[in-house]
Amino acid sequence: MGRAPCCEKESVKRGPWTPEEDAKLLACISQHGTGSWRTLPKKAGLQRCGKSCRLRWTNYLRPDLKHGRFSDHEEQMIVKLHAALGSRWSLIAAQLPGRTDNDVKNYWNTRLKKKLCEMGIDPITHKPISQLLADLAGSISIPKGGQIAEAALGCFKDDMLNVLMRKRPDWQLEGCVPSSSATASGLHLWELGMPAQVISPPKSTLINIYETSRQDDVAMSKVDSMMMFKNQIPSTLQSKLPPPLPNNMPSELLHGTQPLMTDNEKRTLSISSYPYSFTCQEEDMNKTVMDAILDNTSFPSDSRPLQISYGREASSSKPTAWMLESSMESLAPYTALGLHVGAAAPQLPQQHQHSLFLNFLQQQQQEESSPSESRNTKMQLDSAPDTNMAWSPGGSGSSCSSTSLGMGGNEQTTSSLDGVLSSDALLWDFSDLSSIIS
DNA sequence: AATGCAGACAACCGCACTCCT
DNA sequence: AAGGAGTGCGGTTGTCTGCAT
Repeated sequence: MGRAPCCEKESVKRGPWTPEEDAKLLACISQHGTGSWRTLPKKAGLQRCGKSCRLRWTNYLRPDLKHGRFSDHEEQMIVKLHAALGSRWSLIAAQLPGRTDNDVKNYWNTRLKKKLCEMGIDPITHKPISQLLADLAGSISIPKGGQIAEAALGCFKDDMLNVLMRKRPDWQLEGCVPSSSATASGLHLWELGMPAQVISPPKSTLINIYETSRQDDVAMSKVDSMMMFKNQIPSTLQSKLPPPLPNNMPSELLHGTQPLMTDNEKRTLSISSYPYSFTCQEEDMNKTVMDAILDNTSFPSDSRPLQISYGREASSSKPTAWMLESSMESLAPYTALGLHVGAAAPQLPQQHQHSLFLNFLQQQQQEESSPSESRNTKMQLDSAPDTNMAWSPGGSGSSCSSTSLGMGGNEQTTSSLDGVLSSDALLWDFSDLSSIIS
């Protein structure tokens, strides 16, 4: 059995409170306190629901409440706290003595939101609208990107979604080189020997991306977009992708802790059975380790141990290689597909990327079929046996390339995405997804 | 003076979580 | 353990008021 209902809805009064009702409520609370809202209306002689009494008390009658207009200081506090907390009105109000969450919410909705818009600041992201416009236009590599950004920043959500949902034509791969018209059609997934699929995420996903970009920041939306993109890779193809990095990585590489190293000290890490190879030259020590890795990424024709030379920058407190595991683990599916992710890093020639992945798949196919079979690059991946096509780290035939990984920063941040990606650390740039196949 | 409109804010609604029986 | 009320919270609606036409 549950509790008895707090009131009978049909018999309670609703709407604005009269001074008489306020007086009754105040008298009752001063006599009995606020312990039981359920029984309070009866005690006070009010035809009100207990919930209504509670709201009236907490939002209006409490003696410690301020009722005047918000001061400039309070206004600034609300803006700053909203930027940090979002619409967590109760948390914001807790920092403003005498103000309730309802007060803050109303003041935000009626005054501050409008004021920020007039100042050219997006009230949701708290970023300059011009910056959002540029970010959005540059980061979404789909047709009419400018229109999308314009629509988004003009708060024309439906317009944006309509543009996003515009149907894009499918296209056929010709030796893994898409036609230029296909390139212009947006995000594509490389699949060898079968019609490439144009990524067309569900509307709910697009709404999520849109909301994320509006409410959190543009970078996070890129991360979400990339995760969405990952989910579009067919399971048959995912099974052929490289495994995560092994667990025996140094903690400073895995977790971003400051390495216990002296300035400019250099260490080398070797991990067997992983088909990537990285080397870092001595002269690169003035760079971050990740930059150095990117500059010196090599693409072995056969499987080699993973070699990472890493160090700490002199006179720098930044962690230097903290993002390595997450970035490699997360990017492997895309890089194995020949996708370039990121903007800052040097690019491997496209033909090299494609041929390496092609070679890998060819060799995998060879292993499972008879040696005499043709090395046809056309593979029907959906019909290929998954188990035999799985990536085999360190296998004699493994040959795959990691493409350039663009890293936008080195500061360690926390991420809500299971720590996989950091909005500050990874700058996904979808424009490169289309440029790679152009 | 009557009407329409917009701004401000109080109040309500509905959901999620907690607590009680 | 389960069901239902209590509570907290964010979003939305309703009402009042002042101003313009």
